[in-house]
Amino acid sequence: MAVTMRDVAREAGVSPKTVSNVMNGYPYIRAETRTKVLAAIDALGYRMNISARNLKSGRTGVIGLAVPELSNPYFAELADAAIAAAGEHGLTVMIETTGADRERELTALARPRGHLVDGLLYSPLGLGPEDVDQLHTHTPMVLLGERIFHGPVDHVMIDNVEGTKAVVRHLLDQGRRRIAVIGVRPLEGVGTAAIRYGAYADTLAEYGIPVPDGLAVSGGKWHRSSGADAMAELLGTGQKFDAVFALNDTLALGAIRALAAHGVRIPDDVAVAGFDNIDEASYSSPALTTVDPSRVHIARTAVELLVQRMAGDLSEHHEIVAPYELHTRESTLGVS
Amino acid sequence: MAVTMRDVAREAGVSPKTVSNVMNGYPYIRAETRTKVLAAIDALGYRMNISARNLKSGRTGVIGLAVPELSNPYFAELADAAIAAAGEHGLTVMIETTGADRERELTALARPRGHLVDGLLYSPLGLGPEDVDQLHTHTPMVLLGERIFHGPVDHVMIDNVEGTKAVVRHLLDQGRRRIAVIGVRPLEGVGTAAIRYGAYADTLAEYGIPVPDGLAVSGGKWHRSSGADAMAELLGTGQKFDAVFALNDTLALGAIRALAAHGVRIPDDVAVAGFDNIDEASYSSPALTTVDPSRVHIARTAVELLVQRMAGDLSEHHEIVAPYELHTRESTLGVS
DNA sequence: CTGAAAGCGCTTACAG
DNA sequence: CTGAAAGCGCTTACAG
Repeated sequence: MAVTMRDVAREAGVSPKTVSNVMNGYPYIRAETRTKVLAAIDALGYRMNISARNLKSGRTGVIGLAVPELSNPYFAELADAAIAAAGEHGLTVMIETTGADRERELTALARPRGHLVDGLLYSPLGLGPEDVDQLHTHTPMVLLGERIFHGPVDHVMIDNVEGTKAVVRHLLDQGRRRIAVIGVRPLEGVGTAAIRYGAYADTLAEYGIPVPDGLAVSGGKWHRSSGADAMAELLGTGQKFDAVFALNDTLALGAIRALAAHGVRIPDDVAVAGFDNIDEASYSSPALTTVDPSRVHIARTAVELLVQRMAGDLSEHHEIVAPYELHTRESTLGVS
Repeated sequence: MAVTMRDVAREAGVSPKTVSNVMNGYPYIRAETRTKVLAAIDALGYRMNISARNLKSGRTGVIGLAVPELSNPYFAELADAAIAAAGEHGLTVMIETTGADRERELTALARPRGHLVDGLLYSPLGLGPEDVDQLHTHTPMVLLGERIFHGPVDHVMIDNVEGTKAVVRHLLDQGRRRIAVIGVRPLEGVGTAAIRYGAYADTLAEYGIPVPDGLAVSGGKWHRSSGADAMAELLGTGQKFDAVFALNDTLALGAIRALAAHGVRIPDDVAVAGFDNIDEASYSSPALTTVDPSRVHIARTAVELLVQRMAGDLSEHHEIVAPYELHTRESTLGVS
């Protein structure tokens, strides 16, 4: 069978405890002893059994990351950032996708991998305020995304409100007045869609502009295809509009596609802006004006918070809002 | 502390073994006993400790997926497909990113998560033929991607050669004759880049066309940015070309961006084609002609192969080539 | 169909 | 700085 710590101990002429000390970087070991143990580990090709360690210590060195889907570039890029940040703390990330489905999100919460993860980075999309009680998990957790819950949980939040206001103001400052919105979810009182839409409406109010009728279109799962469909639907209504604020980048990219297919010039006829600043936004034609919620910052902060929470170093719960950055590009400015 | 099987057994008035039987779906249990146990599990909020089970049984129900990076949509979409396929077998996927770095790829191989995964879906990019011996892992493994190794390993391969030939023939059939290639890796004798480039050259030969000089440009990490840079470099040389075959879609998308920035019309002046058929390829402007290596098929097949291999049901090693599909779109056809 | 015993490979106190 | 003992929570044979 597999080589065990006992085998290594025998080979090195020490006790298993000493091997364990070496493996775990316990500092007070004679250099000579360490060398002997390391040589034995190498000679035998020993690899520690993480399950055994976990069973005894209660820790695995693995944290979970629950996101809707990786096909959404925002979450894929967030996952890469989380993996990098976790690596700096010697942690491995186990990704779970929930499909933005409430049931699957609750499952991810209820059964954090059968004690297989020490903590959870949790990015729900389908949960509502009625689920707030479920958030009282035994496993340490940091919530990513929106402030839809006000329970005792650590949060790292996107600055949806200010980010949205910045991009809508930009549109208004470019002289746009009839700004359509795609991706709304009229049935959801909370959540990303509602927050961004609310901030959009507030910004119009700031400028003394009423929210235009018939220019808010829902957009399914916020994929490129839903963005294209939503835009086709909007164009089909014959409504006039001179700008589109898409609630995320993939929607915006789909919308750009549909606008181009209808011969609408961007930004001359219609300006388009999104939210997320996925890599693709810099390379589309036209390049997309969007809000960068700084996913790297979010990932780092969330991992650090989780590490502290797991260590029990945190007394109260933290709510951190990540800084946003507006990137203005051709889709609202024209090719310079 | 946490609720254990023993607690459940006591609550239900049975032995731990019986609880274990229920948890693992052992069929021969009296319905009444099962009900009692289930009720106790529910009442106590019991969740099995996977580490303990793993320690005893040697299995975790987790398989690893090692890919270069999730920021590359091809791998993100592949990961989603692998997660879905694994779920159908009751398996969880643990993703590891290696950054296409040989060292990190070897690490992923050498230490499959400290016995934490039962098997590995392995998609290396930095490894060369000199590393073939490392592939003799103890952990069951299925190789994804290229046939750069001929060792005794299970493979699920992209049909690089036929896929490439199909797209290059398409370009030639459109009357293109000076077809540039971006993303080559002149220093690598094997690997995806070499295989696709070789197939490109072979296809030209089929048509009796010599490989044009100075039209092969390397493309770093195959990101959008490297595609844009490579294209800018090519345009800077003043070389004439009427088509570009980018070795993957993100390169192609970056190249399209650079071409547009230089006022080159696509496909009128230059046709562009890629490889991967990421979702984005359908929504770019122009939409991108590309080869679909059928990642869903690859993921399903690989997971099935791995499941059989883990079960010990496989005697010899399998090499499976996934079917490809050519999607012709505006970037080579013009807007219809 | 269900139970009692042993042990998977580590780490945790506790000594020394 | 290092060792001997106990035990984490399961499952694996083995009975019955």
